[in-house]
Amino acid sequence: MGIKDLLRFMKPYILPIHIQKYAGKRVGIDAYSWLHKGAYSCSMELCLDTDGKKKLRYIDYFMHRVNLLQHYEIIPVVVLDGGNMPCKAATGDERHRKRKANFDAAMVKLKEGNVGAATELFQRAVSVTSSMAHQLIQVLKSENVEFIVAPYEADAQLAYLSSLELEHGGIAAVITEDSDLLAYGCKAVIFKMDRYGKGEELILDNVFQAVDQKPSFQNFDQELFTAMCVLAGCDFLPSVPGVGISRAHAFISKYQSVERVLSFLKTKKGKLVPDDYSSSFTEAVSVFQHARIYDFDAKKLKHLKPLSQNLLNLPVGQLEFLGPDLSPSVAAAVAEGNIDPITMEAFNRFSVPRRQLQKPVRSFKEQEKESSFLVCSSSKSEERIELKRTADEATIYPEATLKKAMYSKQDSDLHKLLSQPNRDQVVIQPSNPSLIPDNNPFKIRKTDEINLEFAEYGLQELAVSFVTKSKAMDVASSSPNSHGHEDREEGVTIDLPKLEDSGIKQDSAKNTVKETFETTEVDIAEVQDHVNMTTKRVRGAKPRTESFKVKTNCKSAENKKTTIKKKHSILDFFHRL
DNA sequence: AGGCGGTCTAAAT
DNA sequence: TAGACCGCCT
Repeated sequence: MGIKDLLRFMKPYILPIHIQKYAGKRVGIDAYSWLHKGAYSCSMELCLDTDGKKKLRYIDYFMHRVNLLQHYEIIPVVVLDGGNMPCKAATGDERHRKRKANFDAAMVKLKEGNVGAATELFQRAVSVTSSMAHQLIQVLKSENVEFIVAPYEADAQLAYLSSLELEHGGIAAVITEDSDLLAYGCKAVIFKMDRYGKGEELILDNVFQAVDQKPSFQNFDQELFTAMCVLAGCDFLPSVPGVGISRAHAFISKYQSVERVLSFLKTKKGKLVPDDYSSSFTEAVSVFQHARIYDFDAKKLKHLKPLSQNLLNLPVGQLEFLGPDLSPSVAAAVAEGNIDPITMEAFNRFSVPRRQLQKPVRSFKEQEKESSFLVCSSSKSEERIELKRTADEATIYPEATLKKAMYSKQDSDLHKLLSQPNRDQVVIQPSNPSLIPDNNPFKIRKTDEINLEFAEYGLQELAVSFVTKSKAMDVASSSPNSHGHEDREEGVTIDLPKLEDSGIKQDSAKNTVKETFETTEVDIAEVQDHVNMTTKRVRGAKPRTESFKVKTNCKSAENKKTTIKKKHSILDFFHRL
């Protein structure tokens, strides 16, 4: 995960601090790490999908830390992961198996009455799910905590916010565990923040400016630093054997240029360097520089750093590795947590009882603007629409029309979706399948088959991916082989179709298991009460007494993600431990 | 010296 | 599960 050995290497520049330092400032939070840690406090409940409050302890954990920041007058800006980067989608099965194995072992222990051993195993079986993310979003909304769902990597979004002036919604620092933030060029990063607010901080400018510090970065700029990170091995690209962070640093110091380092590598360790290393390397560096992020001012996707001329010269389709483009409306809906970034399904758990939903507090820039997507009416209608994609839509459009076609399709889908009385099951389909990668609200943190990944991505362009109506949050449970327990625990028996029967089946009536599952509606108020009880009320964050419904257990009818490579199944993305 | 593989252990309450 | 740590090997 992250850049191999980077933090150790940068140790001299990492200093202990207390977040108090950022009083009065906005600070970004990489939500994944707190969700993940929080999940340990209730791993069994999460695995068993127990009813009741204990399952929500990860929310407590999270909100406790949010409150801690607020206590120190810090404005937390929570950033959640959106879709997965195309090149990062690896290593599903192994994790599947391990997690399942742990789960099964835990169940055995549990039946034996050995709760201790069971919990230990459950802890190895938990993963952060989009359900958890969504639950968190509900609470953040109700607590008026600013948040944003990144279109892709939260890291990139955080780095972008870090680059903005504070007046434009920028943040002064980022709290995370992930060294990738440095590769993305994040100005100030706080690692290992504990429950009291103590952490370890690295300020990137100090690194470049330091004169007599041990690893010297005197002649480095951000690009060279990023290149060093990629050389050392990152999630997008493993390092050349024999090259670690120290040599990466040495090479960059010596040659002062990516090109020279690459050609040196090739001559020096010829056969150890994959043929496509140079191109993969360049792409990986580009991702760290130009990843697609959401611009809250423009309300659309843009690049972390403006594209260089080289990249601008590339055909549109060639930029997919930076994260496929999304129409502004879709991007906004994702960012505001109204649709699932993976499946593009509406996050409609709001049955909206009596009251109008509260708007989430956006960045102050956005406060006066309405979140149009939240304006949904309650309706008893059981009608569901499913947006379909016909085979011809899977063809690749000429570049000129591609974007437009995609946008208009996305937008009209979104419109339908949002105008439907009951948006519960609506799915936005990409007009071009390749434009919607396998997604997960949380990225896979470790990638073992990246080389393959790059190769396969090309194939994936042709892949057909579609999703039938299903709850995004429960997508994982549509796997016959994994997370079956989730279904079981909810008393839902779904005869899950095999995933490999790809083919474009759009017959929803046929392919969709009817809603025989229980649609347990959990009043968000329950969550709320819980949170209110366990967290301290903090300045400005007024608790909502409104109770809107959160449908947590609407079972997945079926989720299909048909790609050329089955390992790209969406299911893979729920296995990050 | 540095890469790399193996082992230990904390994570949350 | 992943980061930290250790010791061997290049």
